[in-house]
Order: sequence, then C-alpha cells, then structure tokens
Amino acid sequence: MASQTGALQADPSSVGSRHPLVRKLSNFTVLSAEEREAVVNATARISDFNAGDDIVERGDLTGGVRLVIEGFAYRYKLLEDGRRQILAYLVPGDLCDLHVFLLKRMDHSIAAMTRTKVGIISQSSVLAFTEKYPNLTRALWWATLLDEAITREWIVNLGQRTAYERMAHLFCELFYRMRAIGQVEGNSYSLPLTQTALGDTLGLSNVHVNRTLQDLRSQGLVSFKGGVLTVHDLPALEQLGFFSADYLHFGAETQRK
Amino acid sequence: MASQTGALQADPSSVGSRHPLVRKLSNFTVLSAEEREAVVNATARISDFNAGDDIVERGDLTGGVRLVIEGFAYRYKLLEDGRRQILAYLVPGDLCDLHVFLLKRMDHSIAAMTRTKVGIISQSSVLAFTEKYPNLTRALWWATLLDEAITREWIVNLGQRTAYERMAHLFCELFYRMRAIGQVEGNSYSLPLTQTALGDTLGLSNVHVNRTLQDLRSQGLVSFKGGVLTVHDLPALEQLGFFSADYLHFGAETQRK
DNA sequence: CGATCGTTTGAGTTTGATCAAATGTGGTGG
DNA sequence: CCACCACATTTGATCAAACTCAAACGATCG
Repeated sequence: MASQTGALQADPSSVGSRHPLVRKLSNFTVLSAEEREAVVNATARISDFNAGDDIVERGDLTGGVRLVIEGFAYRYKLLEDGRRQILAYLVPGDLCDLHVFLLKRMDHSIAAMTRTKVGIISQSSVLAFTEKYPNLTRALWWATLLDEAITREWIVNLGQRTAYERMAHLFCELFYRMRAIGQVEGNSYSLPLTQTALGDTLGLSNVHVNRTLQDLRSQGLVSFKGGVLTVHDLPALEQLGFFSADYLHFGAETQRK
Repeated sequence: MASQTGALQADPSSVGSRHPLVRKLSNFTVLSAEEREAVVNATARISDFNAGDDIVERGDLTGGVRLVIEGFAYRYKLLEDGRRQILAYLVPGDLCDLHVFLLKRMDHSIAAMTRTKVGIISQSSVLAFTEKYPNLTRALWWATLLDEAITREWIVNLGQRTAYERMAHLFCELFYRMRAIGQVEGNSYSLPLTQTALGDTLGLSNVHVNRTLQDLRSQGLVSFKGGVLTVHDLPALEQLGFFSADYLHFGAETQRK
C-alpha cells in the first residue's frame, strides 16, 4: 500500500488515487497530495472476511474505523424473533463505523456479502485528521451525511413505494453508486445478493421478490442472474421507481473537476 | 437570549442551560461555559412558523443552520404523484439542516407541525465552532449521528414490523425522546399529529391507523386524544413494538454526570 | 350555523405473506 | 465423473394484513 507513494514522481495528482476512500472523498473535494498520503498511510491492517462473516457486531466498542476496500458488505439489524432488516449496502470506499467514533457503541451489525477486504484506520489517526486536515475532516463528515441521505431515501422506499417501485428504485440507486466507483461495465454491475437478502432489504418475502423480479425481467427492464444485475432500460426503470438521483449528491462538486 | 449570561454569577454551570441545543449536547459531553456561551450567542434571528408552513424546502441552498427552539416539526419527502413520507420528527434542540452545511442542497423538506420557533446559527458561526471548539464540534457531529441512528431504526420499523408494532415502537421512541427534554408529564406527552400524518410516518393508510389506534387503546396500552399521547403501560408497549432504547444512545455519557 | 377538517365505520378489493413442494445449481468427496 | 448435499429459485394454492372507496359523524371556527 505504501508503495503507491512511488507514483509521486510520475504524476503528483495520482498519489493514493487507487485508494478507494481517497477516490470516494474526491467526489466531494480536491484533496491535497498530503491529505491523500495521510489517508493511504493511515490505512493499516487489512483483513479479509468471508461471505456471511460479521465485520462489526452490535454492541461492539470499536477499536478503529473500518473501511471497505474490496467486496460488498451490508448493515443489518435483527429483531428478537429473527426478522432481519438490511439497512445499507457498503461498496469499496464506504466507511463502516465512523458512528462508533462518537456514539461509542454499535447499534447494528455489519456483515460481508461476498469475500471482502476491510482496512482499519485507527481512532488516533482519525483524531489526527480532525486536528490537522480540516478539508479532509469535512470530506469525512460529508461521507456520513451522504450515508444518511441514502438512509432517508430507503425510508421513502419502504413507506410509500410498491414492491415493483421499491425494487426498481434500489436497482437504480446501486447503478449510480456502482458507476461512481467505476464498477459498471456496459449496463451491468455485480450484485451478490440472494433473493432472500433482497427481500430483507425491501421488506418483502422471498417469494414475492421472486415474482416481482420475474415481472421486471419480462418487461425487459432488468435481468438478474448469477449475482449480476443488468439494466436494460435505465430511464424506464427510474420512472417506474420514482427515482431521482439528487439525493446521492453527485453533482456540484464533481462537476467542478 | 443574551440576557441568560446574566446567570453566570449566580451559578456558573447554568450558562445557557435553558438553551435547547446546549441542553441536548449536554447529553453527550460536558460543555465548558465558554462553549455554552458561544452557542447561545450564535443563535440569532429567531423566527416563528405556523402549523403547516415549510421551514426549509427541498432544493434550498441554506443560509445557515436552523434549530428548533420550541414546537414540533418534521422532515418529509413527496413523490411526484403526491404520496408523502415523513422521515423524522424534530423536537426542541434538534438541528434541521446541518446536512446542507456540507451537502449544499436540501434533498428533502422540513415543515412545522405546530407553531414552531426556529433559531438560525450562521454558517460562519458553525465554521468558527469547528475551528475553535473541537469538543463542541464533536458534540454537533454526535447529534447528526444520533439522527442517523434513529433514521436506521425507522427503516427497521417500516421494513419488518406490523402496523401494531410500528405504532407501538414510534410511541416508545417519542416517549424517550420527549422525556429526555423534560416534555413528559406523568405518562403523557404532546404529539400534535393527525392520523393521516401518523399514516405518512408509518407507511399506513389513515383508515388503518385509525383501526390500529383503536386496538392499542382497547388493550389499555395508550390513549391519543387532542394531540396528547398517554402511555398507560410502557413495558407492554415496548415489548409489543420490539423496542430497545439502545439506539437512542442515551447512556454511557449521560450516566457519567 | 354552515363550512371545513379530522375521525370513525362499513364493505369490498388488493397486495403481498405464508405454507408446501418441485426444480435448479454449485460444490465436495468418493 | 458422478452422486449427493446444501442452498437458492421457482411455482402453486391459500390466507391475511392493509388499502380503497364511500359515507356518516364530530369537532372547531369564523
């Protein structure tokens, strides 16, 4: 990881540009080479998790801020009787638990959906960021506010939209998010979910997910096979799901580049 | 408002203690007299909104951070066809739009449910806080993370719980939040909502809200009349709604006082 | 004292859940 | 390479929670 700094000579603007968090924060602001290097150097102890493993558990007192480097993870909460609600998906560049930095204790869990590489930034590093790099600090804060905006939109999804609309909306959201990190090829992106997990995301039974998917397929809007989702008609899908990308807050800052 | 500093001589620990934001942040940390004074002095331009008025509208570029001083407000989002989802309730001490400070543009609206007093803290004041008062800054950040935790729990509510459970859970949440700001008297608190608004919160039709309420009433759990909610049996209500207060993150810090 | 808004009740419908079984599919060990 | 196992997907049939539509009833207010 530290070897990336070797790229400095070749092209100063590329320091840490392959680091997923640096890439994400660059959507919000232009990070200085020093800031980028600080993030890269602070990312230590990369660990692997297998599909299904918990990365952070409810009740944990964190020992640092975790960051998805590679793979696909999800936040979730369980009710006592076993019902599960998925609260968010985490893709490369997303932070797991900046919450715990201030809230002290996790009120939900995070698990890996596929094999996932997770980096840890120590609590002291984050503290140091907030002292030395106000611009970087704002970028991190921005990342948490973005998470919140997505969370709010999920409330709308669950509260107001029908099964079709929910599913269409989710697929649109992930299309935009995956494209923003360069993970859409053609019209496809990797979506390593079972239909049951989709149901736990959308508040639907697995049976109903299956039928809804079949309908979306038969209408030529998407296909979903082998953990890959392909969007055949994005505008139609957006319209069906009442999707408007503004809540993802790509835009203003990014355009300025 | 500035006259509150006159209390300094009498009891130094009480500077700004009646200021709702100071009171809220004190749940997280012990603010110094200087920090408390800074918050009180920064709170300018208090304005009134009537029930139904928008306080902040979707698309707004903010001109400062707004703060509920008195009253009851709510975040909401509309779909193009008129469906409305309420995303959060705001009680005295809650911040409206710290989001916009970094996200630049509101992706949802905020309206007053009753007559509501709103204070504004200028953007430059907040910036000054982040430079001079790291402890206060952390407290503000904590407040936004708490909002997010509540938002996540609402996802669980909408995605996994039945109509009864949803309603029970919401009433429990507000009971705890209102009690934390000293607004529970006996077992009652002011909840100035129509049944339609309750429905737009819980993802239910107004008719179904009415019937669910009747059931909760007839089971002796709550009554809801004239904008006042009374909880007759909190433990039973918590059990019915699978409510666990840990996500509200009262606790650790507060206990230390 | 209408007018307006909110609540309540009734009847019929729909969406999505549940239960159960059949059909893929991918991986593992013999 | 096949047999088998564990899981995931698919289909069918039935059921229930919650919605819609419509109308009546109650408050509150100029």
